[in-house]
Amino acid sequence: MFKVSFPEKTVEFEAPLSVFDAARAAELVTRAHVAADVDGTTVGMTHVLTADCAVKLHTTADEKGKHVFNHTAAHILAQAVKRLYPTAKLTIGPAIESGFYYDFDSEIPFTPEVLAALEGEMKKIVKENLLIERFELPREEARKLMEEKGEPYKVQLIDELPEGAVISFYRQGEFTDLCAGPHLFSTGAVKAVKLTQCTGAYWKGDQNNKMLQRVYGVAFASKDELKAHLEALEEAKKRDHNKIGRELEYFTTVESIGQGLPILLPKGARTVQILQRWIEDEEQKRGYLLTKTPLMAKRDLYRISGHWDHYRDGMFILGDAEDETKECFALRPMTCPFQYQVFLNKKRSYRELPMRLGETSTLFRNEDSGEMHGLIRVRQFTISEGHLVLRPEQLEEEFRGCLELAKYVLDTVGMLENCSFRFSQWDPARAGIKYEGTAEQWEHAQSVMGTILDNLGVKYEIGIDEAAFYGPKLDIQYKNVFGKEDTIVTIQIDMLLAEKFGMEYVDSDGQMKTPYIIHRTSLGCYERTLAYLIERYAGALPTWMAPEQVRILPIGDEHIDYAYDVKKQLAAKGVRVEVDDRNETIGKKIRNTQLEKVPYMLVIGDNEMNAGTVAVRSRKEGDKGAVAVDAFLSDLLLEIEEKRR
RNA sequence: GCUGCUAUAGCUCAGUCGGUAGAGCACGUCAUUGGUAAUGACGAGGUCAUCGGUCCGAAUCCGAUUAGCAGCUCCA
Repeated sequence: MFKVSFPEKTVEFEAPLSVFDAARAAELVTRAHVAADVDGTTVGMTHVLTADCAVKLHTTADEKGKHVFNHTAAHILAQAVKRLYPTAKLTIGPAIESGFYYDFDSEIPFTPEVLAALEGEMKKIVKENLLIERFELPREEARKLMEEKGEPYKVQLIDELPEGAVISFYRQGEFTDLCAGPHLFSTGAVKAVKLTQCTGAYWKGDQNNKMLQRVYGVAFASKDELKAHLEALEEAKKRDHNKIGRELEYFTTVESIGQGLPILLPKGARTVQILQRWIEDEEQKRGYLLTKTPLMAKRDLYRISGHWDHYRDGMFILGDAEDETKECFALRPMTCPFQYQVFLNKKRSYRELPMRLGETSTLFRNEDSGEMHGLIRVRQFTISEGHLVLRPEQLEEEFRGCLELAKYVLDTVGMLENCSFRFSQWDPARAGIKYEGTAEQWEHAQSVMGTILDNLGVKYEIGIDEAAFYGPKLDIQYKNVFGKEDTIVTIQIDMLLAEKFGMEYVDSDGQMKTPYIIHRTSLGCYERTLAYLIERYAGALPTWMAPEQVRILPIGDEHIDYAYDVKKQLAAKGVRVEVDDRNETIGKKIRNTQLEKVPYMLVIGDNEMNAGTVAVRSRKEGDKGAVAVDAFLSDLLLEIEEKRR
């Protein structure tokens, strides 16, 4: 006799039985249930219960159920591949947030035609509704089974399993795969599946290993869900900054200029300028000193900072890096060593600390050719850079100031809601290779940072081997409409570089001390931020940062003079305003203005209008009828001043 | 850098078996007008990404390069 407690009720059983049977006895199970947590461990519905336990059922509507569902879909894909291409070798195939993938080692490239064929075979497997059975084997037998099946990668995975690990397999029809599970009861539940793409992926994620073929797919319990998913994807594509940013003329690229070197067109340049002025002013209010430092330096500087050893591949080098008899320069990939020279300019007192240095800093990084993407990943970018030189006891206070500033600016531009925090730490295994400094220095910096983050109540994930070469980071991650994450802002603690550069201050006790340094950004890099703003607002930027805020549309020629008169009144107050005096119908002018996502249009010559008024159409609120020019202007200025979204 | 895909007018795309280039929108001119998501007529626009090869002949077939996309690896 044992008790199975579901959240809804507790049921007693005499003999062992499956989760499914237990749930059925409790009258809780439906067709949608695909998995369960038993005492916190996720299992399949066929898992046998033998003792007291707590059971929580999952459907495909929740994350864990969906995960199991997608994992089974990955197995169906693998089965289809083995049926159509028996020589392909299995590697791994997990469920991911957006669906699933499976990596194969195959001589035959998986072209779109091949994917279509695989999709067809998957549908057959679903229709066959094969039972999915779990079984376990001791290590030697497991190895033997996978060797017989001709799966060298699986053999390797078995060999790498730790001593005493349970080695489980899942079998569906003729197909058997090494897998921890859990899985669905049978293949029949995967009603709708689509293979979305095939790409390359390194075995075990290491670029020194063989490149495998990764097939991505999505799977759903119904065709309607698949349809809804594909439609949502289409909607996301309409927000893609790389498409609408070009269409709306924020930026462009030119073949002869090269990859990762976008041209900011007048609209893009204007918005960046607005953000930049705002950030520089905001930082000034918060006690930052503005600097302007060179974009390049001799290799000697990078030798001191460590960039020459740790970052040389990422730099554009001017001259022969190997020839020590000649001068060799490099464009700067980071601002740190330059801005430190401001501190080093003269002997410093503890009274001058914290010294907050800010710079709108253009950087150059020689990214690999496959990395560039729109405005998100470029080779030249301008960042709201800053370094704070501190006495050690000021670290927490100043760190908090940096975090508050970053949160304030991200909130103001409307991006904070899609942000998460990552505490990026070093990997001791790469000490001396990727990372400078001793284990003690790293442990110290990380524990200080961890304490600060906990004191500030920051909820973060830990990223191992994500640190900078000189210290741990708090990265603010932005999740875009496709679910992809990038770092938008970073705040880093550096206990190494000050010493390398011989930075010191005279403390109150008359002793020379080495300061701590915080590296930080406030709005991140302007190009990337602009990209995410375009995406976030689907190209319709809030009025305060819109490159064109008002467009005046005279209906007929006789209205043009008045239109320019109104423009003059608005422009005198700093409003970014244009007149569309083309010889076009008013309908066409309105349509163009809407397509270009200008926040306000003023139709001149409308019936309702009197002298001194304009017919206002707001992008957000639609037609507002005739409004006095003065009233419109003062409302607009208020909106811009308050940065209302 | 790696794997796969792509490149025709400013944009979205046609272009069949290899025979010297098409549409819509945008743009310009004229006419017209309070056409409130598209007033009409006319016009201009392309060394089919670049270079090379095959062929009597290449937008089309082959190769290389460049650029773009998705993913991997790397990163703000």
